[in-house]
Parts: sequence; C-alpha cells; structure tokens
Amino acid sequence: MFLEQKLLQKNIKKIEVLNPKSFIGDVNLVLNQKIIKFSRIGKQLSLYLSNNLILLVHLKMTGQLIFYPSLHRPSETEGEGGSRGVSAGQGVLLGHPTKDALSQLPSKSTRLVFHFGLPSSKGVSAGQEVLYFNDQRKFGWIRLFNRKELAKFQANLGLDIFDPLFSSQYLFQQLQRSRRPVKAVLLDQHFFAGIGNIYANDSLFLAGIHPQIPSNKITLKQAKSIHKYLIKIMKQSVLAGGSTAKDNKYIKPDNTFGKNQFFFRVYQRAGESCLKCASKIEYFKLAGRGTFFCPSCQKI
DNA sequence: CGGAGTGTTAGTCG
DNA sequence: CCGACTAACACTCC
Repeated sequence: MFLEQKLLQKNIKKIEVLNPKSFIGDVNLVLNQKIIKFSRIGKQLSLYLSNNLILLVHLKMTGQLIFYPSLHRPSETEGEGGSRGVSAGQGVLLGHPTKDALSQLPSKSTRLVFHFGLPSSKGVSAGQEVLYFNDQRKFGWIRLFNRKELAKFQANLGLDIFDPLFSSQYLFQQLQRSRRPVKAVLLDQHFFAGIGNIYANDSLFLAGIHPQIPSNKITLKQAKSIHKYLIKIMKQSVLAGGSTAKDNKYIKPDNTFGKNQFFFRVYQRAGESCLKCASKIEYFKLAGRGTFFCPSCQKI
C-alpha cells in the first residue's frame, strides 16, 4: 500500500541487473514505461506497465523492495518499515528487512536497481527516485509477462486469503481435495494463496488441530475454526507491521522491528510453554517446513 | 567446526 | 494424478 503510493505513475528510466537470475525477461521492454496499476494475489505482486506488460514480483524468503526518493544516504533515513510496506521517512520498504538494508545501498545483497525519471530526460542523475530489489538468498525474482502469460502463470493459484470469496466453505472444499497433512495443504499456494509458515502453524494451534491430520478428514466445523483464526492472525500481522524473527535477523530501516513476533503462538517456540495449557511446544519437520504444535491441544 | 534452520516453491522421482 | 524429497542460495545459530 505504502509502496504503491510511491510507485504509481512513475516512469522506469533505467534498470541495473546486478544478479542476472533475479530478473527474468527482456529488461529493455520495461524502459520508459509507466507503472499504472498494482495488484496482489497471495505472495505475488503485479506491477502493470503502460505498454500492457506486467512485472511480477516474488520476494520468496528474503526479498525486499526498498524505495528511496533519491540515491540513498543512510544517515537521512527515519520512520517505520514493515513487511506490508510502510512509510520509512525517506525510504519505503516491502519485505523482510535485513541488517543489510541499514548500510549503504546498493549493498551486498542488492540484486536489481530501478531508476525513475521523466520519459524525455536522458540518462539518470543523482537525486532521482530509486527502487532497490534486495534479496540475500537470491530465491526471489521479478519476471516480465504479457497479460496472457501472466494469466497462465497464475491459473492454478488458489484464492487469496483476503479475497471476499475466501469463505470457510471454500476452505473446507479445498481441504477435501487432498489426503496430505492439513498443514502441507494450507501452505500449498495451489490451494490457497498467501498462507505462510507462521500462519499455518499458528492458525492450526488456535483451532486446536494437529498439523499432520489428513486434510480431507478436517470437518466443516474445524474448517470454520481454521478460517476464523487465519483471517484474524493475518490481519493482526499486517497491523503489527509484519514479523521480525526471534534471532533479530530482520531489522527495519529505522533500526526498529516488526511487532508480529510478539503474537507468535507456537511458531519458533519449541520447548516453551503452550499459551493455553502450559505443555511444552514440540517441533518436527513436515513437508520440509519447520512445524510447531502443542501435543495436548492439538491431538491427532 | 559441522549441521540445522530460515515468512518459498518448482522440479524430479517413485 | 499423488506425495516425498531436493535444489536454488547466503547466512546465523547452537
């Protein structure tokens, strides 16, 4: 939202590709195009361009978009950031801010740099607006599509959690389609778009459902409970400015943190006490992802 | 030092 | 089709 306000109607003057794998497509097709619309499905952000092409952004684990109204001077940054994009004084950030973003930009993990300017002006000079795509682990990317290609790419995505059509009935019907563990299905973007590991763990805990229960064994009543808590904690997280991991790996540009980690119910709380019954939270790996649950509140 | 872990997901293999 | 595993990658924690 905050980033959207900064980028709408801006003309992309120049793109520096510091890591070739971070940009998929022909950079030249983007030059001198205006960003005319934003949209989002799950974890995918679409920037619509004036030539009908779309830049699709996927931040994956460690991607960040950091906007500065001019070439970055760290001493001048202030304000607040957050995973949904929050005003940061001069800078505006979307993603998981790492310490890296505190230093001079571009930094070690800067992969792409977008420069904005007037379509007519030649070259890029200091003082113009810049968007940095930082990504420590290089899993994220920005990919260029035309409308048809994008539709095909997103055809198999489930409904976004914040879509008005995302009802408890829909959640129930989707869960009926698989025998895999319910947590694996919640995380599968082909079933639901936008649920991450924190939210799968915590919503199942609040609903009192073991992560390994076969998805198609979940009752309508249980599905309603998962639905209620999912929406609740996703909204709460957005309000809190996103999550900053316990190990302090993630830091916002102003040196403060997102606050959602203070709401974690079981996520990253292995060995600690359950908030409902004081049993010890347990940890195991399910479908390759860290899984946390209370053995008394979430029975198989 | 080694191994496990990380707000993810596409691809491969049985 | 289904489901389990792994690679892509850089870094921190124990």
